[in-house]
Formats: sequence, C-alpha cells, structure tokens
Amino acid sequence: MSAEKITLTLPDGSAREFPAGATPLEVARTIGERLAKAAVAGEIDGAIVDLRAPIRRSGKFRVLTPRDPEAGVVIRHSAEHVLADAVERLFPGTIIDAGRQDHAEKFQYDFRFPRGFTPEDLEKIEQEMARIVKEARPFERKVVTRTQAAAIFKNRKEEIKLVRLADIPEGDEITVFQHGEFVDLCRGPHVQRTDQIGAFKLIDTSGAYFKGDERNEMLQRIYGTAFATRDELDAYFAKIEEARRRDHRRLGKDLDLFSFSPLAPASPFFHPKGALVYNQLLAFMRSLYVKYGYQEVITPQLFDAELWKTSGHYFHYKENMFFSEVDEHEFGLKPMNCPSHCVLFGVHAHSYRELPLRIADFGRLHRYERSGVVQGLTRVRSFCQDDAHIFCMPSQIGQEVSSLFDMMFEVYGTFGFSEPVIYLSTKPEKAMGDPALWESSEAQLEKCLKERGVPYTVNAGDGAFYGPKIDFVVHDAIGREWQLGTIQLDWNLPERFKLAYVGEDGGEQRPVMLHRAVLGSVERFFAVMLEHFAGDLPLWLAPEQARVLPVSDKFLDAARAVKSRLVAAGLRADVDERSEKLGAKIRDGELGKVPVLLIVGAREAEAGGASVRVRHRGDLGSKTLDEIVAAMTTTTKQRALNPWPEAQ
RNA sequence: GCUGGCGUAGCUCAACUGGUAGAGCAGCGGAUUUGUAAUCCGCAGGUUACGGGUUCGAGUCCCAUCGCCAGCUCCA
Repeated sequence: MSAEKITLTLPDGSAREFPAGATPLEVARTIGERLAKAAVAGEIDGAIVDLRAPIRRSGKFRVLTPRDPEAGVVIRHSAEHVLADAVERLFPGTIIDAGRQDHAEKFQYDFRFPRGFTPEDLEKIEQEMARIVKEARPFERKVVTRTQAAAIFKNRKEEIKLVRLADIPEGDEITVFQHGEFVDLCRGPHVQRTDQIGAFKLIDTSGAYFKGDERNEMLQRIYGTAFATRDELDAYFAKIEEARRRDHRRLGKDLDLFSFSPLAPASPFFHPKGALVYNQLLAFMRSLYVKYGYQEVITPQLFDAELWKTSGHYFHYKENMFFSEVDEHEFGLKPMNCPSHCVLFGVHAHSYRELPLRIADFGRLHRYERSGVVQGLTRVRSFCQDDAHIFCMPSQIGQEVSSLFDMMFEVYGTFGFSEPVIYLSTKPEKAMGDPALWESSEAQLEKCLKERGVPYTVNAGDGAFYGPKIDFVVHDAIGREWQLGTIQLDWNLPERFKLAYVGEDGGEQRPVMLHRAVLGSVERFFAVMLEHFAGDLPLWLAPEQARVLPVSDKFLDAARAVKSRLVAAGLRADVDERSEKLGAKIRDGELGKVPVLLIVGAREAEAGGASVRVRHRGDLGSKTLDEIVAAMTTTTKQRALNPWPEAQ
C-alpha cells in the first residue's frame, strides 16, 4: 500500500509523484510553505476536497486559497460549523441537526430550540462567532467507525445526530470534523483554521421541518453567509439590494401596473397600464401563432366533475382545484386547459391529413395554492398561460418538438434572456398510465433533444402526472434562473378521452398530445420580465411609449398636436399638461420609466417637431415628427430591446 | 398548511418604557409660464387591517380572524 504512487498534475503543467494517501495539505507544503498556510482546500479534477483527506488517485490538482472564488463554499461550510458552535456555547443543551448541502451562497444550521431565535439572539450569536473566528481554532478531520461516531454523539446528547448517522449508508466512510469543543458529523471540506473565515453575517431565521418533511417536527433554522473578504460580503448584499430594487411587487405598485386585494387573495388586478402590457404579451404570442400554425380557441371555466374524473385531475390534482356544487352536480374550475381541448378534439371526426392540430388557449386558470406559498405574480391562484395542445401522430413528435424549440428560442431572444438551459423531467411518484408508455415517451423526448443537439440535464421524477416533460430555464439580467417554457408529452389523456383520427389506411388511430407553453404562466412571466428589465420596458411593451412635455403652457396646443400625430400612427402617447417646470416634467417622466420624452417649446413649435429625450440616454436633439414616428414605429414593430434606434 | 416577523393617510415612514396620531411625496385650490431629473403658498386626507379583551386610558399589552413578508413544504 505504502509503495503505491499517484501522479498529480499541477496548474503550471508539471506532474509530480506522491505516495497514495498524501493529503492536499502535504502536497501544498511541497509546493510552498506560504501556500500551505493560506490553503483552504484542495481540488482534484474539479472536485473540491478537504485539505486533510488523503488523495488516492492521480489527477489534475490545485490548492485553493481564499483568493479563489471556489473557496467560498468551503468558507461558508466552515462558518456553518462556527455558527453551530456559537449556538452551543450560548445556549447549552441545544440539539443541533445539520447544515446546508449547497453552499453556493449561504450557510444554515437547524436547531431544536424551545422558541424562535430573535434578532437579539442573532446579534449575540454573531458576536460569539466572531470570537471563535478570532481564536483561529484549527479544524480537525477524523475518520471514525460507526460505533465511535455513535459514542461521540451519545456522549454529547446529540440525539438528532444519531438519526443522521443511521441514515449514512453502510460501507460509507464516516468522518467527523472538530474545531475547539465542537464536533459534528460531516463530510467536509473545511478550512484549516476558523480565522480563514474572512467576513460573515447572519441573515435570517425561520422554521424548517426535520429532513424537509412537513410531518416531522419543526426545527429552528439560522441562515448566514460568509466570504473570504469583506468586499465580497458587501457585494453579496449589494446584489440582494439590487434584486429588491427590481422586485416586481415594488415596480408593479410604483408604475401602477397591478395590485392585490384581500378580497381575492393571490389573484392579481391588472390596472389599465398593466393590462396594456399584458395584452402586448398576448399579441406577441398571437403573432407567433400565425407563423407557427396554431388555432386559438375559447373554452369554458367551469366543468362538471365528470370531466375531471375522465382526465384524472379528480384523482391526481384535486387538492389544487376549486370545486362547487350546482344543480346537485359537482363542478370544478379548470386548473388546466388540456381536458377541454380533448373534449374539443372529440367534437369532429379527424383525418391524419389535419394533423398536427395545434390548439391554443389563453383561458383563465384557477388553482388552489396553500396560503403560505403564494407570492406576488409569480405564484397566484388565478392566471392564464400561453397554453397550447398539439394533437399529432406519433411519427410527428420529432418535427413538432423541433419547431417548438425554434419558437422558444425566438421568444426568449426577443426579451434578451440568455440561451435557455434545458431539463428533461421523468416519471414522478404520483404518475398515471402504463409504465411502458412512460418509458417510451421519455425515450422519444430524449431522442428529440439528441437530434436537436442541445445540451440538457435529466431531472428524475420531476415530470407531470400524465407525462414526461422538457423544461426551459433562462437567466435574467442579474443572473437569476427562471423556469419558463415547457413541453410535455402525453399519451394518457388521448387514451382516457378515447381520441381518434382516421389514419392513411382508413383505420382508427390514437393521436398523441403535446402540452406546451412558452411564457408559461403569463402572470409569472410578467413578473420575471418586469424584474429582468427593472421596469424599463422596451418600447413595444411600454404602456406609455412617449410623453410630450410642453416647455410652458403656451405650447400646450403644439404638444397636443404632437400627441395626436403619434396616436394617429398607432403609438401610445400622452401630454404632461401640468404647469410645472420642464425639469420637473422630465424627472417625473424618467421616474415613470417612459421610454421617449418629447419636448416642445418655441423652436420645436415653429419647426413642427420635438426635441427627443430617450430614457436613460438623455437629449438626442430636435427631430421632425416624421423622423420620430418612423423611428418609434420601426422599433415597436421590430420589438427591439432598445427604445430608439442605436445609430441615431 | 407550518415557523417567525409585519400591518399607522394613495405611497414612503414618524409617534420614549400605554397618556389621546405627525412629516415628506402624491391629490386638490391658487400663484408662477418655466428649455433637459423636484417652483412657491395654501387646503384636505387616518374608527391606526378587522373583531374581541385588559386598563382610568391602547397605534403601543393579550386573544382570535384576514392579509402581507422571509423561510419550510409545494409549484407555472
């Protein structure tokens, strides 16, 4: 064993031999004492490993120091242990559970504590953590047997840890990490000493179910974050602040787009301006429906429970539906459009020549969402989707999915979202239908993805109850992920509704159904888009595209004439008729995020034009009305992101 | 639904340990006639979310309800 050697390739390209089982720390020492001292973790072939964990195989190796962004997760993970240590010091007898899996941004620890932690508690805990950090306690890593681990935690009366220990699969290596008095069951990796945690801050507390299961006891959770430096910590909070500034609930109120009332919880009221934006989104999708061959329909809201029994929603989705009783019949508000489209498909006899039949519906949907989960426009009880169902022959699935990819990319590109990341979600636990059908459906979607040649990730068990799906996730202007479009393959509903078309051979065939939405929920998309643009909507979406600002009341008539001209050209414009100073009107226009401000004074009134001021870009000088109308019309028609052509 | 926090004028926020609600902006009226991010003066605006309770007295303390926020769980 001791004779075995491994080869590590260092970042400078050099390869060195080490005895198998050498630790990253030992390797770091051979490179340089200062590096070893600064080290927070090792990295082998891209995987972060603890400095004290023996390396058993050859690979690309490097030492991570606080300067490497990758070191953050190790620092946060270590700060997590310091948090638990501080809580144990301040509140002896507190039973600790476990930390966080994902340390990309935050750390957390769950505690069994008789009450919620208060802000004062957090302050004290932070101070205690600062003390522990300053003490520069070394982290020690120990490999222990199951019995030894059990003894440690039994001795410490950490009963939850014993449950966690029992969850570790037989045969896995069990490690504990200790710094000072504090010991925890942990895989690591951790920094060398607590003082390598450069800057940290506790963020918030909340309740959290043990093992994330609501049938279990609720523990008290503390969240925090940590970075190598104060600057990084500050940048993190600046990012949070930026997200707050963009919060669609804030913008919706400020820009008078929508509101909520306790009389209709979680159901938005779109104000005139908001409704205008909303309808522009629908108009955009309708224009694509022409291009991609869809037919739009309008279907009922309320259906006899029989429909939901046939579709399976009555058995798989009932807890999310609103029901009421009429004429001694149970009726349910639709949470999805698919069953009514199946009814619609069944109205006529269909020939294979008509397929694929693409049926679109902006029908209002109602879903009961538990009171604790609703949030702004992103999670509501009343909404609509840019929904469509494609009835086609099995042989047409490939071309339909391919065409959907084109549509998705076209839509997301229009808003300037990143190239979507694609996920394939497979059979969930609560699934309907023949497992063999599921398998072949999943295989078909996978085949489409491969043929298209796009990278994707499999999300096992995340499919809809009636079929597997492909999801599209985009990143917004500040890098946050949003799941938008979805394509779901469904053999079940056509079967349950006994849908059929007459095939080439004259025999009855069963169509397959594709459920798809590009924006997803229009309400949710509205929120995502608003935050993405920080309220600065592109011209085609702006409720008020231009505002005419007379320099003084003397030019009111000239200003009204400019507005009339724009309105006649199909643009949305208004006049600021208040007898305010120009500066005030400009300020209000900018704050109101109006894309184009048109200033009319003596010079412009005489020349018959206006001085153009573009949002966030300032004064572009005087233009004729023809130029202004032409520029704005073009930008609107093109659905350009920029409110005014760049070259001007 | 669960844990914790919050709810004062249209908006943003004040009101020490319980002592009888106040400011800015917005609105309205008037003056001003303005050239690229806030003109001045005045007026009006609140059963302090809602319903109980404790108290001589409740925005403030207690209970219940509704809603909102951060999480948990769930999800478009």
